[in-house]
Amino acid sequence: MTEKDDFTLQDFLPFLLNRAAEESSLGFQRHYKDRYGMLRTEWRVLFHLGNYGQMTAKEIGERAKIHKTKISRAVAKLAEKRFVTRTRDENDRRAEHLTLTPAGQAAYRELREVAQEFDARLCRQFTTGEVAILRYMLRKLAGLEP
Amino acid sequence: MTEKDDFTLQDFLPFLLNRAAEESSLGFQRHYKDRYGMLRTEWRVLFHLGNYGQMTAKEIGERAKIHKTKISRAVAKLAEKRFVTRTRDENDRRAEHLTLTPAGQAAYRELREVAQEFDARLCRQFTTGEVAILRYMLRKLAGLEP
DNA sequence: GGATATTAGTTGTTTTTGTAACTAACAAGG
DNA sequence: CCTTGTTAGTTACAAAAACAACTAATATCC
Repeated sequence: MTEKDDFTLQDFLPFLLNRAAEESSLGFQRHYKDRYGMLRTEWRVLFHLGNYGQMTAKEIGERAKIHKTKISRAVAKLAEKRFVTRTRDENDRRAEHLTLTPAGQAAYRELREVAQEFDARLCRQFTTGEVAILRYMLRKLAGLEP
Repeated sequence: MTEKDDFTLQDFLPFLLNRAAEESSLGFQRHYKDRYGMLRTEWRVLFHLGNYGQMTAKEIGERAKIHKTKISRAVAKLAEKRFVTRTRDENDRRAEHLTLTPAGQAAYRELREVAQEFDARLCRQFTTGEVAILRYMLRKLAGLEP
């Protein structure tokens, strides 16, 4: 009963997760927003292509759990910015392979650098063990492959 | 160098946090959405009022770090649903005190019950120690008072 | 006391998102 | 083949969020 009564919003995991996510995203946002005029999904797609090389929209969506309409729009924007090129698959002409242009690769490299530094700074306030636990738990909560 | 090269999106804390937040919110959303036709901010405001009693919009915003326009609209909806009543502060007639009506309190109690169960279910997949660490870290990342 | 700045909360407008319906290409069964 | 079903990706429309400008009340300081 007492246990029930001091269950506050601040204890509620979905709330905490949302607040922490929002707070941490905000700091990083300006890097891709101000510098490249990108939206969050755009940067995520860019990051995937930079990291894994050629991919289809579908593959990116599966890996990062992003809805296909968001990806479609992000890819359109990235293509507009000449950061990605699209080539139809010859065997299955519905699918298209996405690749980074040199400009896209340059943006990717810079943003990854910044992201890495940003991530490190976030982690610096905790111990290595804590960070490992956090990542493990978040991956599980997010329903991502380990 | 090798360390740099396998820094993937799945390692990036802001990404992980966002995905985990989205995933966990989704599961809870239908409870307040389907049952009470509420939006996320509405449920958060309801929860604050249920938990702390009378509050002003400003206080809620500060405590939960929600922008005032979102709160304003959420309060309007909640008032429409006859879940909260607003009374002007006599000393400072700009501010208004928000309180739950009996109907609002009933909704609050039910949703808190569900939330608590939901939270417990999320935690069940981890050890008590892990959960404690997670909450501590999230609070810190979210910039909330401990 | 009166001009100026602040504060609580609201409203209007623009961006982003979510959802559903769509096109085009492929697959499978008869 | 040719109907039916599925898949990759796009588009259109509705819901929600972000941002800026606003009103009304109060505080400040000369």
